[in-house]
Amino acid sequence: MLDIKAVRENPQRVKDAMRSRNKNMDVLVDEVLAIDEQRRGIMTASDALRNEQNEASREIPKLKKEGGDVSAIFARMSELKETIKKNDEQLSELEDKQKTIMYEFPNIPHESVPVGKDDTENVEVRKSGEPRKFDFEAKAHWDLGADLGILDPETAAKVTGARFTFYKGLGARLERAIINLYLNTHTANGYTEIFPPFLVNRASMTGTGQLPKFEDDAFKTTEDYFLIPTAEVPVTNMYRDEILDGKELPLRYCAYSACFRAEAGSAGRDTRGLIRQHQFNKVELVKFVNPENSYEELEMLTNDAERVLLLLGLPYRVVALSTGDLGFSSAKTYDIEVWMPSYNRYVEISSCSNFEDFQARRASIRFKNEQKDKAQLVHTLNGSGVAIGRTTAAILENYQNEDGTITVPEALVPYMGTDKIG
RNA sequence: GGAGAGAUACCGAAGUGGUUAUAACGGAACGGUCUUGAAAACCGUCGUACCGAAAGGUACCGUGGGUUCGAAUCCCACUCUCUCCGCCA
Repeated sequence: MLDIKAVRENPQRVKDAMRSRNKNMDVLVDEVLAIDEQRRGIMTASDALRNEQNEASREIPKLKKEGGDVSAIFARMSELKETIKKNDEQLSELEDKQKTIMYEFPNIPHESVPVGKDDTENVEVRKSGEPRKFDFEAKAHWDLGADLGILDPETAAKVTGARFTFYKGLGARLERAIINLYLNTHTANGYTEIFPPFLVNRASMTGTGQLPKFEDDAFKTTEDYFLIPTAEVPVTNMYRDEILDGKELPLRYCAYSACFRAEAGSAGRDTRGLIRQHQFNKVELVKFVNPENSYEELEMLTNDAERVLLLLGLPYRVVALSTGDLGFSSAKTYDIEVWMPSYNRYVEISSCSNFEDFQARRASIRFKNEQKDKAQLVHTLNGSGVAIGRTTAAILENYQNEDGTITVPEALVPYMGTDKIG
């Protein structure tokens, strides 16, 4: 959520920022400012009336003690009560309206974000490794998985539905091995491991920005709990409505979770294989940092995510998302893309973002250095460190041999108990 | 699922219809006095948000309603925590 004060001070800046995201929200900006002005006016009036009410209320017991006449004051109190009630109704209506609009605004892109209309204008920042040249006909991971008997989407379709997969034997083992390698790498690197709840309440989904705008993308239970689309949601919300000790910043967490996404609007895309599933595994990195150095922290976070791909020897590149491709809550995002032979291109395997105070304001996550200081909002960052299912797919494809077997990357051998699948 | 108890500031806790919730009292934390240094003792500071140029004002006692001229206090619903029973991994 944006700061209404910032919108008030410089509406043009907000309008321009929205335009750089290909969204014209000029009308909404003007509307919210009009509502804000009206709201503040009523608030001031209401406060004055309440003041009168409080003062009169203090007079009553005194008057009674002295045996004076309280009927006049009672009449005035009744009047005040009515007016205040009316004001409050109007006020909460305006507050709701204002909030609804404020929830519509995406974050303002950082000045370093390349301006562009969509993902075709993302900028490659760096590259690691070279795509492997095969001297035989390389297979896609879904074919490798089926031939090796380690991936079984057909049975999952019967048991659950489309976009789910059974992992079997060394396939299941590979998935688990990757999770362990990633968690061990990040914890050795200063991240505290979290195993979070996979279901969260509405307030948490709102805190990190999934709600109210993207409710269709989430799975929901009858209890109004939501299946988490990423561990970012429970981990970031650990500190919702909290004031942190500034001396403890930055806080760094890594968390494994299953992730659940309805994938609304992507019917027909990436229907084969592990790339786009309703349920997938991911190790997520989350940081709470001082606003002063959140952009240095973003660079470090991205490097920490890349680290595991280097360990696995997978070719990848890092791209800076352009303003037109930036996620709703993010001020700046680097995507890490792994080389996927079956797609003959790089495919997103991690997304590392600085949300600045956008999530912190929604979720009210603040810090102060000294007790007497005023609490200020932290900056939150997170990045996949990295997606597990897509890693499995990338390993199967990049490490396949002509005879259909898979060479297990060296870093995973201790976790796999074998150096070969098949 | 059943029965009971509870939710007040960083923690513990008093307050059960008005006239000090800028929340008593105790502790923690921070600053100071004293001390070679520390401890102890003593003195002081010590919630959040909104409106306002400021003075000042307002809101917040788990959450949401209600009763009342006036609610932390009375009533209703919900959430969470604890204890016991049942059930379950």
